[in-house]
Amino acid sequence: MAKPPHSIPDSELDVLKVLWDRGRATVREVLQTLREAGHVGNKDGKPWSYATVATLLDRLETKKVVESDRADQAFTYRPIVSVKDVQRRRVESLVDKLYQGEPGLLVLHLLKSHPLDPHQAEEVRALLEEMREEPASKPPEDAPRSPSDPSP
Amino acid sequence: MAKPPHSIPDSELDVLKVLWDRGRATVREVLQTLREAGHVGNKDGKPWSYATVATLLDRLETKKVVESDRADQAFTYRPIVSVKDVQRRRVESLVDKLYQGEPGLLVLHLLKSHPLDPHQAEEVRALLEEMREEPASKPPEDAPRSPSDPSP
DNA sequence: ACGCCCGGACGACACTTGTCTTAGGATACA
DNA sequence: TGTATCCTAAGACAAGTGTCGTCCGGGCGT
Repeated sequence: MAKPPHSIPDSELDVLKVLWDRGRATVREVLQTLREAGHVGNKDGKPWSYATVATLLDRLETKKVVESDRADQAFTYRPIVSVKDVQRRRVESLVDKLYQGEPGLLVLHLLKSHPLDPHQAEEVRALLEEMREEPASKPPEDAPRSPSDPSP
Repeated sequence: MAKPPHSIPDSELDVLKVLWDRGRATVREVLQTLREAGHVGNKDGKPWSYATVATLLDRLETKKVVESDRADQAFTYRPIVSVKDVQRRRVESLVDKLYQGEPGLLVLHLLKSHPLDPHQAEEVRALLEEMREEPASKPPEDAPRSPSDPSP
């Protein structure tokens, strides 16, 4: 049991993203960062309160998504799951639920309905060429499931 | 205000999928279909009860995702949002939340970490070629936003 | 020594989701 | 006519989310 199947709701994801960005932060730092970034938390467009951020970090910690250590006087939190882990899980779930478990269908849908800029299009083409030759290549990307490895 | 921002949770999505498949159905038909398909509803692996399906259809209706009409003695439900609408919303939200609003990043991620079978890879290549020549082609796919149009 | 402010611990509260039970009206069948 | 069926309506209830208010102990500036 590497990963408890806890889900990471949107609000928690917002604070988690801050941690991913800066590596680690205290409650107040997260709050500050979000405000500067013009984060719109609650439905009234009012920014979150300190308590809200604290709660979210707390919940993330009980879910084993972040860790805290008592540095100065304030706790400092840092993520213990990587962006990629979360992305993978979300994508997999989306593919399972709406694309019959076929990632290819999602790719097609994306290309058709969401224009991608030429640079990225080129990158995609290149990647495909590469894969054509070496079909079974597994960049460490797809390891069988390590609990997480944001900073090993 | 074309689309109320109601979200469609997983359980509701499961019944909605049945409606997409068969066009329309009563509560019991949905239930039947799910059971035949070996649907695993609740966490104990026990199939849903009639009431559960009814509730879900009800909630979908208040969310304006399906419509019901009293046909025989039982209500018949049918979807009023298309698969594509739901897919688009989910994908957009995913891209916004985890890929900086860049669909290209998601495409890259998909290609790298989720192997796609050669047939689809070919299809993708073809699509890309096509787009290379005619970059601004818009199959009716991308209409500016009609509230939904599965059967107007 | 005295307030003050910061940071943390608790817990509260409304709404959404996941799942059902049950009461009550029709229907259909013996 | 009674009874087994099927359907809808209503509501219940525990967990998970979204968002705080608040009380409390420690430092710190004066």
